[in-house]
Amino acid sequence: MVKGDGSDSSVSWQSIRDTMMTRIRAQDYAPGELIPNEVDLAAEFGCARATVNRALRDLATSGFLDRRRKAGTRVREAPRRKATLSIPLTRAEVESSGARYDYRLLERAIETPPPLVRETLKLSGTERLLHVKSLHLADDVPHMFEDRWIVLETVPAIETVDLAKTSPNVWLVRHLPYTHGTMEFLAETAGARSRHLICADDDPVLTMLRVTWLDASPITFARQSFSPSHRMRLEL
Amino acid sequence: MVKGDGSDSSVSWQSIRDTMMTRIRAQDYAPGELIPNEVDLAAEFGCARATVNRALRDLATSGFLDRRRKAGTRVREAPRRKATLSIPLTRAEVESSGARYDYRLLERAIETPPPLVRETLKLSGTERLLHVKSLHLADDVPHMFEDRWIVLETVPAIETVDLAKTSPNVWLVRHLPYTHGTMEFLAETAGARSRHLICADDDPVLTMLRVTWLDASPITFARQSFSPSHRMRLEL
DNA sequence: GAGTGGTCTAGACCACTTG
DNA sequence: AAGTGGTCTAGACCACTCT
Repeated sequence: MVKGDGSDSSVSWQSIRDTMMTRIRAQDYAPGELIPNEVDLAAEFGCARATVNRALRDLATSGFLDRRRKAGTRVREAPRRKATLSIPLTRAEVESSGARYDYRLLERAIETPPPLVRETLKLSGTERLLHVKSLHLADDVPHMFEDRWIVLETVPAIETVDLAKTSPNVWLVRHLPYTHGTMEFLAETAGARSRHLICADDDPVLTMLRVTWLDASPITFARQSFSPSHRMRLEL
Repeated sequence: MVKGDGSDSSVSWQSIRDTMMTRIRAQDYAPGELIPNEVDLAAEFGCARATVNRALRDLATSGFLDRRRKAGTRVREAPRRKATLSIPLTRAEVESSGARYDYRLLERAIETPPPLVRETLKLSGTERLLHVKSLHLADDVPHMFEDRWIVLETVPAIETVDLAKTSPNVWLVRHLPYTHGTMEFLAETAGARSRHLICADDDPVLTMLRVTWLDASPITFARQSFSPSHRMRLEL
């Protein structure tokens, strides 16, 4: 059958996805049980198998279905839900809340890495690293303090960048996409950072550790500590 | 051309994706610039347009490309990277670290919600909520303290569940998938929770707030506080 | 061995957007 | 008006894995 042949018969993969999602929620298909195969569903919906495939693939990616060749498609008993954190570019994060963003370079030096950084980035210890401390503000109020190490062997070009104008993160995002990395959240006391964040030494602050790699080469280690009241929000 | 016709000519969408990714990284296609359209790329790779489409759609989903009808496909200047946090089922999280998981129900009561919960869940204040406090342990060491409110109007069935055996979260995941929700991370001082987490009152703890909904109906509000040394890890 | 999902093709129409 | 991506179809072969 051809679209536009007058029968107005085409079915969208989204509508199939939605229908199947409704059935899963209503437990028309019991958790853990097989659902009909693609050929049968295509017959039911009156569409091509590829269209059903697209819909079910989407639900599998979303974590509601488990698909295996020959074994068929099952409803996951405990949906593997994922939260996606669109990685905050600090400027966008601040401005989206309606505040004016400001960035200040506090320190810039080329040093050999301390043990924590050396081990995390799997360095020998003799490498030259660019060490940058900076403060990010929202409406002139301290928002986040960043302490970052950048491996010059991996990113030589950043040595000549004027980091008073461009924050290291912005420069890196634009010039050196990473291949993979990790992010960790933890709670710490502000300690020495209290001076920049304008809070008490023993205030709890949310800290985000980020490490990124370009294949096997370490790029950067960043410790970003947010002002005490800050919350990191994710949509589910 | 047909697969298996002896010419061994089929090209996978993954290989096209990888090739295009390499070109993006190498800046063969400059950031912000148009890349060739699907028809031209299909000709170059010697495959059907649908195959190119699948590859480029994947890169767009991953945040490296921006696609618009008529306007064409552009390389994103600042890749919109996403971190995915596979939502931790506490038991799996603990056991994946090799520790033995344990769960203890501390308190269970049916109450009217305090202001914070009422406002967050958009309740009138007269609803009956199930209020549950529990402790999750790893090798008998406190790992996470949870204070949770569950809206009985939305989830009446949970009133008769033996929550000493099944944690509220496990029950909810299995019986009532949510449609959407939010998650927030913040740093707090342990305060009264120190008794359960076995730490000092002023130790900083990482707290995760979770609110979930079934369409317009509020399901639950949970405040989970992790033991002081804990880090929440995400892969990039 | 056989059933199921994964993918590719060639062609077509459609939807959106820019010029 | 026209170019580009988005999607659907019908058919085919393949890869995986369960029995």
